[in-house]
Amino acid sequence: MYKINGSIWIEGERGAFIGSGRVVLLENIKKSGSISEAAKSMKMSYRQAWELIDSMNKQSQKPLVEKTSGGAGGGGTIVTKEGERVIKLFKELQNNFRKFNETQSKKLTF
Amino acid sequence: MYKINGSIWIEGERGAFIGSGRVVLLENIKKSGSISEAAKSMKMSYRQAWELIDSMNKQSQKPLVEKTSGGAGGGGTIVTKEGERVIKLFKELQNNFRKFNETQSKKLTF
DNA sequence: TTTCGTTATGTATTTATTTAAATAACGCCT
DNA sequence: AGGCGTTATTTAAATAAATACATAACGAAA
Repeated sequence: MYKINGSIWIEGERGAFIGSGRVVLLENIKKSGSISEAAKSMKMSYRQAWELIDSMNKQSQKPLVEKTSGGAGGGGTIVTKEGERVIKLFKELQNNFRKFNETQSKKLTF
Repeated sequence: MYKINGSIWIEGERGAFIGSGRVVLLENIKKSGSISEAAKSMKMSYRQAWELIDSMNKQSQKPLVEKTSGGAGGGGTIVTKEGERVIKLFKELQNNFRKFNETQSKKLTF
């Protein structure tokens, strides 16, 4: 039996802006309050997590996260209101895509 | 300005079955009559082309291509009726996906 | 001023993926 | 029988991508 699968993302001029991996990262940052903790929980290298966040923030009009270094606890990272909005928006897109795939799958004649 | 992009494919039990790259390969085989010529025209290695074809044929009930080695001209590969049908089916899916993306893009509020 | 855990960044290492090269089998044709 | 160009397959090489490691900056708190 066959099924349709796919992936979807939002692009800016400089390539990928928001995709499923980036949204999971944002959600883990929201939970943990830090990039390093989020990366660890996803078994992603800190560097990659940092680069994804950097890519998103540079392409967005308003920053999706705000980072502080130094201070009590060493600093941390929070997801902004705009970040929350983008997470929600992408999840809706993803859900629509899932429905699209289900509909299309029914048309398959094998 | 942002836009939605994505990729879509048909999966079997053993992973990818048909996707855009595989369809282009099938079309080039149809044009040229050989895997090696098709690979060359796409700047793809023969090995990769062969593996993609092998993967498709193994997953399909009916073969999508038929290959002969030896003989006049060394042999060759032709796309079967089933192969043609799959090409057409995937292109329709891809077109629907393009329309989906256009619709969803209009909903983006950035 | 020292400590702490985080962000930030460069460099090296490792891992994964892709391509290249070499070789054999095939079967029609001259 | 020998030549030809294709399919088929193994092994080596090259390229790309991800990870690991090392180090510095930061700033509140003890």
